[in-house]
Amino acid sequence: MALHLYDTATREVREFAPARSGTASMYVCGATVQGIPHIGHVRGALNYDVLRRWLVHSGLDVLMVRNVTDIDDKILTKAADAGRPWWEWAATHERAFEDAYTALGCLPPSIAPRATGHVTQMIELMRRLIDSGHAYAAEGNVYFSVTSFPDYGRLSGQRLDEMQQGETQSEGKRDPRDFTLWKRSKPGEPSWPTPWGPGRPGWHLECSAMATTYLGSEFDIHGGGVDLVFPHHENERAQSRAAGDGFARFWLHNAWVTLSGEKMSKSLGNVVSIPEMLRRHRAVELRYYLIQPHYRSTIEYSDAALSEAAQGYRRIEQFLRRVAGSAGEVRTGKVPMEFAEALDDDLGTPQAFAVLHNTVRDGNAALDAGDSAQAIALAESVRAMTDVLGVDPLSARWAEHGGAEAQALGELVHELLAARQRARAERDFATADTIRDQLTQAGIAVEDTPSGPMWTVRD
RNA sequence: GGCGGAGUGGCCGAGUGGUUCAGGCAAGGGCCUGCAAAGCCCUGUACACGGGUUCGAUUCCCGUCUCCGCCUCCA
Repeated sequence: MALHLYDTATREVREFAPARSGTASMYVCGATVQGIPHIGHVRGALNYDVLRRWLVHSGLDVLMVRNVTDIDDKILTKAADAGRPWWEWAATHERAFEDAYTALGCLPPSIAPRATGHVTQMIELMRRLIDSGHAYAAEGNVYFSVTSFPDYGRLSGQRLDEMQQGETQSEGKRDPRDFTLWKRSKPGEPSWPTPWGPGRPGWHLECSAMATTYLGSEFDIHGGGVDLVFPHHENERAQSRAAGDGFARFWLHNAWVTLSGEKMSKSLGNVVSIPEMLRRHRAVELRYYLIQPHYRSTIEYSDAALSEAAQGYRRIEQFLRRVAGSAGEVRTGKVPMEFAEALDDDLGTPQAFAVLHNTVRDGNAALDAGDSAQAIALAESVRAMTDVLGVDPLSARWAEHGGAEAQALGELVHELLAARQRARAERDFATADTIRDQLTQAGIAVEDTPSGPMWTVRD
């Protein structure tokens, strides 16, 4: 089965056929860098990272753009409140997002363009829209005329005549539902010169400009959170198609992470920030937790659920360590057909994880039965799957090869375990158990295996 | 008011017109172990509610209830 994806525009799962064979182009709406990233922000990034890895695995050359919105009302007001330059505020939080993405194992995008660096392209797009009668300048603002584009509302299923208000700002608007392409700057605000006066980008324009700059007038996938369907993506689609670009062929939208049943958002204050999460949990376990449910299903966040997911991850990790420790080197093999079919079916990560766990179970059974060849084969398959999901425990990214401290710890534990083995050999189990208890007390779990004791640091 | 999503066994979380079914976590029994741990095997009550279609519905249709999201900045 070829890859199929759910397209919001058509509301159905369709076969994914890239515009240019052999390549896949995707544009993901990144962050408005006004604050610290929370768990909801990275969920989307993680979903698209898995998709991207799967596309690469499927043999496609993937171009991925993830933008940075570095100019917007909130950035200006928050920076002003903090008494800092707006550009410093944006840069600081852009780094916070970058750090979060990196910590969670997201592959870097092909490019992470900033809105402020693409004003030239925005002006060009506005000119095309004005020339074709889809946009108009008024009092230093530039608006898109929604009634000029009959298809407006198609993506989100909104009907123009059913729409309630539009944006609040409306100086010179011909129709309250028209949206802002370009905002006239107020005194003291940052601005860029345009033929219609100095101002700054409206929110939607940048994505159209940057997506087509890097990916061409038509590209394969446009992703973002469900809240972007309207108005953001609706408006992007309208302005780009009105300007004559084919724009996105597939619109993907990931669901929320909720807390106590409610959307996580800064205005509600129910935010679980990533830096905070990473202090309390291993990044790979957080990643595992966030990519396991289907990307279009809401995740109701809870510490308990995260801990359970972590247990599941450790089971996989433990299996690979067991094999690597007793049967020999584990390379990255091939993914099972059922795994591929699961991901091909609209990125069915839940089913993919089921295949992964079944393989782990079979691998453990093979190990118990002393069938090393089979155990290694299954472990290599497990590595292939975890690699696609970005959670390979043996990868350089996640393998825990500590520095000097870890090395010192290793030596100490090694000594204690050797002493314990000597005691066991003499059937002095009291001493052996005392040593094990001491280690357990210190947070180190000891497990005896046919090939000797194994130890892990538990939290 | 318009558009959309959801309600599954102790918990998380898939899926399907029927018979064997996700998967994980937790629980109980067993095997293994010096004892453990890990692992493996076995076990359990599910599909919000009320109708309808059907030989048969958790799955299709209608209705009801509850929850959530979007329509204003938001992943």
